[in-house]
Amino acid sequence: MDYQIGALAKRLGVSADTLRFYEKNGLLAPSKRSESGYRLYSDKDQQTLSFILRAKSVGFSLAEIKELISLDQNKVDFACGDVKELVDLKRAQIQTKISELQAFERSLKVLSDACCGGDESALNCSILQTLEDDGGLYGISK
Amino acid sequence: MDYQIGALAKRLGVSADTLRFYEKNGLLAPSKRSESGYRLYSDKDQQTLSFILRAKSVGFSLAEIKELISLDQNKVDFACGDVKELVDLKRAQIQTKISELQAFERSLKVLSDACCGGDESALNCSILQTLEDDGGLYGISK
DNA sequence: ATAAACCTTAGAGTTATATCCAAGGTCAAT
DNA sequence: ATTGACCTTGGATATAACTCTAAGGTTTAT
Repeated sequence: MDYQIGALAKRLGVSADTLRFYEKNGLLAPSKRSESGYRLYSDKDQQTLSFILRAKSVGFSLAEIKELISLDQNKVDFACGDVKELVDLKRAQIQTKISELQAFERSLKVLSDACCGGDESALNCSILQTLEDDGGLYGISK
Repeated sequence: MDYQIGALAKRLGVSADTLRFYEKNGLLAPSKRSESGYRLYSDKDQQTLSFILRAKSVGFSLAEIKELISLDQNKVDFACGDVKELVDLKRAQIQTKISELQAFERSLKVLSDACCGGDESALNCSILQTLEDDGGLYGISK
């Protein structure tokens, strides 16, 4: 039920130092301490950490993540309208990110689909040249 | 057709310093220089910059972005197979990010849909409490 | 022809996000 | 009761990604 810092770190692939850093910065405090002061993390703490790592991996800063977490933890201090407003703002940001990723992925797929995959130089991949004429990889958002 | 550093920076919402930094780090060199040495960026340079900014905003590091750009620019040096391999790897990473974002968004949508949006304390948002019981915001990936 | 608003380089400083280190306490196994 | 693997804190160090400063050159408008 409870993990020491090293165990939780290992489970989610971060370092113990990172967990101490998150605690110092208000993102994730262990729900308990042992008598001798060891940090003890619960399953819920682990879920919070997963949330932090997922959010981080898709480009949210720790400051943004902290805002969402404190919203969830300090609900008493917020009106429903405030919650809804912030949450909807984040949702819009996420939708934008998803669209950007999809455009990104489509452009890479064209490249991959067209690429023969063999030993010859990529210079002669005709589609690569087509993309070039059309602004290369980067002209997707035109 | 060509922009000075300040003009391009302004168009895409970054600083001139950032563009010099990207040049120094091999991400984006202006395609020309004026007689007096001023950087002159083309439309294609602008598209490359858009690409960089989009990739950055969805969590790719400058090192990763540089790798994709140099793939596009130094095609001569790569075999088709190499191109396909790297591109498919990036595509898989993008798919993962998209899934994470979608899970993230779904969890926020539940919260938002259920939240009355009025003045009363969010503490009494029943769905918030339900989410709590189920591991809060973070239990989505269970 | 001079002021304002650009631009140049080289290098120092800043912020976010960790990561490492030193000196020491705790715990389980021998 | 001691070894080895944990853990504690506080503070220094590291890395990515900018951001700023100093000293000066260029361009455009008045």
